[in-house]
Amino acid sequence: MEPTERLGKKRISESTIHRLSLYYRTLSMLEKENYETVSSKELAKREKLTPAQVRKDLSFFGTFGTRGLGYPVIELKKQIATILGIDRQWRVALVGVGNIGSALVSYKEFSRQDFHIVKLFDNDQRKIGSNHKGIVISDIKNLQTELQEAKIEIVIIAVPAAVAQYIVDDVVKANIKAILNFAPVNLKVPDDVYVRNENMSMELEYLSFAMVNEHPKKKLK
Amino acid sequence: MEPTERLGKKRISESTIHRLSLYYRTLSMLEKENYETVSSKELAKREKLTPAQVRKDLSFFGTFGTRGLGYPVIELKKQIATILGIDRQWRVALVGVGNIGSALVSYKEFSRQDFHIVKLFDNDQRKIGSNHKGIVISDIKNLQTELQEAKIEIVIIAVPAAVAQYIVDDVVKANIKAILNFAPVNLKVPDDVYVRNENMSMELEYLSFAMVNEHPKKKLK
DNA sequence: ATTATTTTGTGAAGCTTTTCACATAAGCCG
DNA sequence: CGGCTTATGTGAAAAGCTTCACAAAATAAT
Repeated sequence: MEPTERLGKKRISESTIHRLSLYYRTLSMLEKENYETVSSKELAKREKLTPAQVRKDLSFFGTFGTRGLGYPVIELKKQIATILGIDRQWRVALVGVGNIGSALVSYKEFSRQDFHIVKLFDNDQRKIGSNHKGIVISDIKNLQTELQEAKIEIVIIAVPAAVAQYIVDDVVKANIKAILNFAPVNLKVPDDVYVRNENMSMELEYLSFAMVNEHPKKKLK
Repeated sequence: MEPTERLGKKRISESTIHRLSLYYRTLSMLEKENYETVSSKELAKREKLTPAQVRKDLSFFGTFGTRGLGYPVIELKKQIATILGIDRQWRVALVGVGNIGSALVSYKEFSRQDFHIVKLFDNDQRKIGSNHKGIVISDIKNLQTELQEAKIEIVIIAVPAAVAQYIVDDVVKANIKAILNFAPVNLKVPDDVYVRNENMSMELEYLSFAMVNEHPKKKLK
């Protein structure tokens, strides 16, 4: 007896998830513009994709549209929020309140999507204890215990590359399963910890490459 | 008479270029650690890739290794710099000296790779004329002319989403062909202008998705 | 109520990227 | 120098992702 369909964890591509983020953003705009429904065509146009791509992406998660009509804006937005897990608050800590770090504390897109930075850590004695945008900066020495006490779920690393691995080791000990890393270094973590890297010079390098090589763009109809 | 091979502009995948950035970074570290040569195996291990991937990526651009030995660290680093176009200085301007903007001005990875931010622009009267990390902030009203006068080649957009398109229109008029955009909006530009988007909440959303769905990771041997 | 129109959802085709596997070349060692 | 080891470079296979194309479903129009 063969089960008709194993619904389990099929792997969804990274690109699909990233496009869901784009759809979410576009749907927020459409909502503000008082659209009630939107077609895959319109959604595609706004993010420079193809309608088929939009429909395929959504089809991995269910059927959300009405034939002949399109997708209901508010409802689809809600559904995508659920898929992405951003229909709830996430408790986030940030380590390293330097240039990048302090910019991130005030980064609107984070708070708008219910990523709440509730703890800050640094190793600089002049910063520790001071209040930064309403959050008192903690000593990195107490990282592990304070992450646990504050029930942090996601940690953002914004420290120099040279010390990032030491900090991550502590973060892992605090049983954190998700890390967003801004340090330009490849972090070693156990298999059950998710790490995503944010490397801002990569995109500049891509631009540089494209210009030097007059790199053709991907065709887009 | 058919030419044996058309060497022209075959499209290199975005992933390959991004990995070249990673190789470049790793090679810099290997250089510091006084390695003379490195195998595709070691290079792969350091960036969590496969050796075949490393060799294939490099093979698009030439043959850089020695069989039985590996790749010469310093030489390969130099070659990748040439491919990426980071063996020269790029003149960069940044528009929007807010949270993100000012963090980017001091971002070490940019300057280390010869992306030189030489102009800053803002529309805030309190900031205009003031000196920020050695650069006087210009009025955004003069964007077009000042970009041209300063011979800027790359513009970084770090302004609110609502005004990004207006600024980009001016940037395009100044004949700039490369834009790095931090505003969460899809910019419209002519076909010959390269735009890369940096969206920091996307990676947080990916983490959120992964946690909520216990998303399996891509297998890595 | 029938026909025309719109637009979804989705197998299948097509294309791209990654991985495999092996011939080939270089170094090393006795 | 000849055999052994290491590790590249690369066609070919495999896997993964995107686009096509069309049946199905819903609305609108007459």
